[in-house]
Amino acid sequence: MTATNGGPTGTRRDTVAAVVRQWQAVHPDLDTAPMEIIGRINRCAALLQQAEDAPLRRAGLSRPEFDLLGALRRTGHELTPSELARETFSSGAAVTKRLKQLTERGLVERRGDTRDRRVAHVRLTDAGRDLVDGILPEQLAYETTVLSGLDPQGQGELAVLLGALLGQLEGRLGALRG
Amino acid sequence: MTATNGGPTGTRRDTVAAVVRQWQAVHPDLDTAPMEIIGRINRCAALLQQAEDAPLRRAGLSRPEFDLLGALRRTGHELTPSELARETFSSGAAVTKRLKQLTERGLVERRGDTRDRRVAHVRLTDAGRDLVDGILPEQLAYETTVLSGLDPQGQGELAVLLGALLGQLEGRLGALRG
DNA sequence: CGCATATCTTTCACGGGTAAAACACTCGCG
DNA sequence: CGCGAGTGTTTTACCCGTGAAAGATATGCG
Repeated sequence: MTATNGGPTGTRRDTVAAVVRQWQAVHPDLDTAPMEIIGRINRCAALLQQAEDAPLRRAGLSRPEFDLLGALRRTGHELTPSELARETFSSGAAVTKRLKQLTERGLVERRGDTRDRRVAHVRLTDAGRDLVDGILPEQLAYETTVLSGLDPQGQGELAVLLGALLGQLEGRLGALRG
Repeated sequence: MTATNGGPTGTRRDTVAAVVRQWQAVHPDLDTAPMEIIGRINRCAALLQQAEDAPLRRAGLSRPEFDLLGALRRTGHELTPSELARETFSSGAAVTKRLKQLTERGLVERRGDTRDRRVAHVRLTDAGRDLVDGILPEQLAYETTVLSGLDPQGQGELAVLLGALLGQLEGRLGALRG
């Protein structure tokens, strides 16, 4: 039928396309369009996380840990555990566990609030800051090469479209709780 | 500076854009472009999975379970556990666990291979097939509404770009093991 | 034939995430 | 003051995924 690979600048076949074709063969009546977006986002996320985290693993960090450190680094000030949970989009319990480990490794420090002794304030140690600053350039360089299969114009368009979708999702998902 | 919300057809601000701006303030020298794609893919995947799986949960299925059943349904024939692992992009151990539960619930059946007694063949029961066929239309309809914040043309472009990216990733990631 | 090697699947030990309960503390009000 | 409601954080119990080892065949080669 088709050559194994499309053309010269080659739109390679992706597995989601194959899956969608299978579904259409079984249920020709269904509109499978959403799969082509959601399925691909999920699959890209899975593949990227496997590949993309290589520089992090070399530094002995998981992505969630790096996200936590990164939140502290990029905001530039102390954050409470709840703020970190919001910022990294994860549960409070997860933040507690990560903080314990990162504290043991000397990457973050905590201090209690003087006024309200329920709350803690977390900040990067110098070692933590240096680690983030050391990893980030590598991480970005690596991500750049991972994305390099897509031409720059395509990357720009993709970023814009994803931004639009994400903006809508973030705006609406609280409302759509059902 | 900007009004809180861009324009009439409204490109809402997304959180990744805010994060990227923070990073640029701290490290103006870094090329943060990859974040605008990878960060958004990850965030979209997280939000979509939270929201998107609502119809599945009503049926008492997790997404990985549905993926497994779906693989059996869309291929239309029996699959071995290893084939299911490849097909659902997960480990063999995970497949074993899911099969145990799905078997107990009467959604799949297994039979041994007559020639090679190491291998098992898994197929949907009638109940499993009916369940998948019942859920899928709801799931697709729900996904359609979740994506509806993006206009149809944007959705088409997004699907194409993601397909191109995914094709490249799938083609290259085995090679890029470093 | 008989043993080493390879392959398919399951089991095990463990890490990491979550929801819900427990804890620790603040604050307002009688 | 002291108690009840509210909030920030941690603990607990549990689920699920993974990698590595184990278990159960198959297969090839001396």
